[in-house]
Amino acid sequence: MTRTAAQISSPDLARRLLAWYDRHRRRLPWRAEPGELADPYRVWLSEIMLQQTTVATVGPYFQRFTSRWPSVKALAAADLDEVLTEWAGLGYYARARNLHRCAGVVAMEHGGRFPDTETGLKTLPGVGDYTAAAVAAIAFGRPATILDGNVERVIARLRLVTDPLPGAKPKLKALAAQITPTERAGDYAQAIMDLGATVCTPRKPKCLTCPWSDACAARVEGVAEDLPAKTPKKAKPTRRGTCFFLVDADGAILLRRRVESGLLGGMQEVPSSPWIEGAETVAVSDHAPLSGVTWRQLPGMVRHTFTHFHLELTVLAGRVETGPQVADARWWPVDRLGEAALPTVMAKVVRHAMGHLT
DNA sequence: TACTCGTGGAT
DNA sequence: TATCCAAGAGT
Repeated sequence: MTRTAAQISSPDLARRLLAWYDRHRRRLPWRAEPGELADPYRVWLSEIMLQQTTVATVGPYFQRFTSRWPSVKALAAADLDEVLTEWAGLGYYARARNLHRCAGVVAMEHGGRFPDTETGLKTLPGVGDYTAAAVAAIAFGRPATILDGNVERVIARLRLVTDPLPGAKPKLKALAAQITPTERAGDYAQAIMDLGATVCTPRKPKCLTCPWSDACAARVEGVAEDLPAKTPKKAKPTRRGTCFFLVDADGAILLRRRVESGLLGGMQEVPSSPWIEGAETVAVSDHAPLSGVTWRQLPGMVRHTFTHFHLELTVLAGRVETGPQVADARWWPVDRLGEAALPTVMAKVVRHAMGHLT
């Protein structure tokens, strides 16, 4: 005899999940009270920050952003460099650049109000399929179908979708749409993500407490933990480069603004050579920000891993009397580095260098 | 479609 | 230590 998952209607699945959510709902800074709609600005801001980023990491950033810029108009009036400074450490810096652009569009072209439909939201910079659906549902009550990593996992298991991601996305979205209710759309969207985050987890799913357990085809087959399938990832190559840590007589450090596109775009860096795969050493004279400086190689190196490559940075240190003008660069007092848009890899370089200079 | 684009925590 | 993963978007 073959065991099969129980046939449960879509409305019943949605009802069960909402009942589960009412009992287990987490209180998060950007969430409204049950059944109510949240402030679109806060929903949008949180969704951008939460892209590929954990709730725990986002928390303090969200608090600082909303405290400093309480509305989309306030954010639109800020300088990009201020936004990048507040975003420093959160990663994926194109999100911050698009966030600022998007605030400008909403303020200037929409009178400070976010579009209230999925298609309208999707026209905004940095707002893709997922975020448009999430804001439409959570801020405006639209019955949009969200498809994030959590939903992909929940639906792949519930419906036993064994096709690998990302190719399986259209099928998963269609299956998810069959269950999406028209009522309490925002609560449902957050409920299904919470289910994936706390019950239908990547490893060791807690099927015994899952409101969809009896309907889950993967659980019946004993393969829940193996889904969703994913296409294998490429191995990360290693790139190497050299950073030039320059200090003047007042203890100020030379930082340079990176070009406003690509990796760490618009962020500050300790002046560095290009990062090259397979490179061993870099000729100092080719990339030093200033000539006539005696460079001393610091012991050890700074290691950092990005999404698609490992990085090994050699750090050279030098001193000058009074900080001279250097193109595209600024002298930063050490006690004011908090005002610099320093990505984590460069914060590591500064820490490494300071540790060897004292 | 496949690649680029950060970071920190869990395993 | 190595790998995976987290409320993805842009090109």
